[in-house]
Amino acid sequence: MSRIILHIDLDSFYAACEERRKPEIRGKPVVICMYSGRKDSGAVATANYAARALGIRAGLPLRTARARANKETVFLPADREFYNKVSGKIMGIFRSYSDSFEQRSIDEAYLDVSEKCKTYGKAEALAKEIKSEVLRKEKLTCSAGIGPNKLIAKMASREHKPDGLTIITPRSAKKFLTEKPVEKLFGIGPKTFEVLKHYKIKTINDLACMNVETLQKEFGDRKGFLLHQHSQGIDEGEVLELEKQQLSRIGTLTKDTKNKKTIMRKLSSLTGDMFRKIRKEHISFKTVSIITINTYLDTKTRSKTLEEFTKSKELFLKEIESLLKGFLKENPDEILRRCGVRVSTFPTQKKKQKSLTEF
DNA sequence: GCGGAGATGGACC
DNA sequence: CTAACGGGTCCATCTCCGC
Repeated sequence: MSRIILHIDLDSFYAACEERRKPEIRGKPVVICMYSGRKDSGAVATANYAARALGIRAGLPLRTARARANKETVFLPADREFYNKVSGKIMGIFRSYSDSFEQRSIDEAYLDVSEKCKTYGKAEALAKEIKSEVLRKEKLTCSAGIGPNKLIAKMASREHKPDGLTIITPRSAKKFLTEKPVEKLFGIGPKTFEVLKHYKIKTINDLACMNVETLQKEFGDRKGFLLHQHSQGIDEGEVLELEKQQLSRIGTLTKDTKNKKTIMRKLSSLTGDMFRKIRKEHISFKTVSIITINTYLDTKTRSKTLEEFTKSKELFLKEIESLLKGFLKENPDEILRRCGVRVSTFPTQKKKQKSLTEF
């Protein structure tokens, strides 16, 4: 059955939240920052369009962002708790308009509106209605894409930003994709792009012309298969509400170190923050992990799955202390820059069924 | 061979 | 243009091990 999927993305969400509650910064370049606690260190989480005009984009080191800023530019620390609240309200609006709903991140979601709309014309009208409700109730703009599946809807929503609305019908889907550079295909990051370069693949059409076997040899069965499908504009992925799989907190150490006490202090404070969330959401868990990132930015993890589900912070701290001890024993020369804690394996999680890849 | 557990890496926002 | 650089999550894959 042919579907109609809507993807909606809130425009420079963090920055827009701040502009909404701080009238005095409206119209200025606004840069939302993640500070690491070290001098001169940190990165841009979101920049509004005025800041992007100065060449300041998400992911940029703060040093660089500051160098590009003008006198007007406002730098603010990210307040994720606040953005989460705003996001929750907007996701509620999205959900109320859909047959099925899938939140992908704090600022984007898929809506399956096949039943509700039946035609692309009605879906377009619905998207306009949702956009205007979000603007009226939450004073924020968003960009929407409509297509026959999640991939096309997602890429459509990126097409016109901010405050855009792009409709790609099934018959225009191929044309919409083919001429685009292959790295614009959702799911292709730097590593995959690097490999595709060796095959002289430049456009999505080039990728569509490769045979599945080659892609599967290069990227593995599943990823190769998906690359092949996606390059043809095919995506059978359903719009489904996802259960949370894991919860983590990571932070940067004030100084690079391999001192157990220093690392444990940081892990304890991250644990405190994580447990505020765990308690608020009544989460119990079975697996506990520590995450370490050394000065070369290599990540290593250590985890342990307990016998029973638990909610106990005391037990958690005991377990991560023993994980850390073991890790430092095995890696006596690792100097850490960042570290973190994680819980996973929640009660409702069912084993994954994989039904695909017959062919 | 199948699963869970544990570890790693890619991708995205 | 690169490299540098935050925090959070999901997913695939590989290895090991017990059944």
